[in-house]
Amino acid sequence: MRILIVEDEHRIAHAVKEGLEQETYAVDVCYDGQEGYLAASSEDYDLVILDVMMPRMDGIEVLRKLREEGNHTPVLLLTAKDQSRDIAHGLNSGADDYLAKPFAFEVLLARVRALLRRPHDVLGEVLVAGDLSLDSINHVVKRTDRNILLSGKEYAVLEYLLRNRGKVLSKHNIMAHVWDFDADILPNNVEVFIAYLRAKIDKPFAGPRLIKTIRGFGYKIDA
Amino acid sequence: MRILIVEDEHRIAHAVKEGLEQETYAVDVCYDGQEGYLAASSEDYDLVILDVMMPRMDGIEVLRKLREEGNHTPVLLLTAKDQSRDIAHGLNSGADDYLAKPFAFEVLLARVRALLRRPHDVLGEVLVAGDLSLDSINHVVKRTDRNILLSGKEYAVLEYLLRNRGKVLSKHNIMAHVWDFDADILPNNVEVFIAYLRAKIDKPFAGPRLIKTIRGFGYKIDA
DNA sequence: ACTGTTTAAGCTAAATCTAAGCTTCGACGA
DNA sequence: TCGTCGAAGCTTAGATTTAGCTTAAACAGT
Repeated sequence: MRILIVEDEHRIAHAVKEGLEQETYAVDVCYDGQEGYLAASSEDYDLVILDVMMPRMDGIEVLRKLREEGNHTPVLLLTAKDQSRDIAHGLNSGADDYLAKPFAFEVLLARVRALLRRPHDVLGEVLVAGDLSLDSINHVVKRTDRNILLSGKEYAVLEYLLRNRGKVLSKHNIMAHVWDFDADILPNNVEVFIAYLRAKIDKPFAGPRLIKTIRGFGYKIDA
Repeated sequence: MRILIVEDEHRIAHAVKEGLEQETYAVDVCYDGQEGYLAASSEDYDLVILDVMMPRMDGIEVLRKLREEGNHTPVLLLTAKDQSRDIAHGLNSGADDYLAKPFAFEVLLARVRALLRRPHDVLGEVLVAGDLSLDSINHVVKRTDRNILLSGKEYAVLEYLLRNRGKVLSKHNIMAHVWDFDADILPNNVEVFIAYLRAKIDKPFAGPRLIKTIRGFGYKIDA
């Protein structure tokens, strides 16, 4: 899951980036509205966190331009406390949720999770495919009730596959959503992680192989 | 845009109705699940806002029945705070989004807008000819509900035929559209792939042959 | 130095392409 | 109305190319 933060206060931007990366999200940061707008409209993010008060182009403006051009990426607005006018304005312009500053990281994280949860997802917080489950809050992966330890990237790839259960995802698509902007990655790297994942969640178990290869298109996970 | 609210707490139902009418939506209200189910299945709403806890028939039950009868109207669930089991249940039963009570009207409005704005083609662009279907998002090809595995080129040729359903396509036309510019291909190669496709989508099935040869002109697919 | 990530190379198996022989279609003359 | 013949299309087997898998080694961050 790839997230863009647009926030001019470096201290906040960094703290949030670090925290979200801890959670295995791929995070890019822009420090003003102009930059942020360009990044959001040219890359395919799963979520944009957007400050309202910013130099050059304010958050509402960025949001409005994105929505105008048909971009429906979920947007979480960060507003100054008690600026209820901003909030109303923002929600009217197509924001999906908002958060007043200052905020606790835990609260931000909860909102982020809620927004990344797509309607197609099975359970609120636990993604399931067959007898495999991934608890996206506690970062616990199990198959047939046996715990499985995954590294950060392994986890991120698996989560992305599960959030798009049933869909075929190309290597480039996976690269775009699991790695951040300045990662310069070969498609072969995705193959390697798929192999790691298979060694942990498929090979040791009796049931059907969950990660399927669709030659020429990519990979897919389903029950 | 026409919205149905199903909510047994009159106070909330009214407040939401007023608010949405302010926004120029047409709003109907039902005060229990039974009533709500009947209204939703007999009228053609653009969105249904559905409380989970209700007398006579709970929201999840209503939702499940609607989906069972093929009704895909977007549904926004209202759940009591922290009832994550309801949420999971609801999303499993086909809800498109949910909102925990209590909520700010602005937030509800944002969700409503998001659901009404949702592009409908997310449902997947599915090309159909007779009992054959090709889902171009999930790369799934089926005939009479049986899955069919195609290689990349086979898939590409079939997709091209289906996108031009009813038209006669010459071998040269197919070569030009399915193979890339510098591929140096003989018309015979198209014949070969047509044969592969027929072996997979026509021969094993009882129905009519879908891929027709128009001698001297090319090929055509139709129902 | 250890763990996790990335690159690189060799290997395997599947997809693609070619080419040759075979079948079918339909025009045309007997 | 046939039978014949050439052209168009079909089929098949093998040759070739390419995608994906595996493994190990290089590299990076802690």
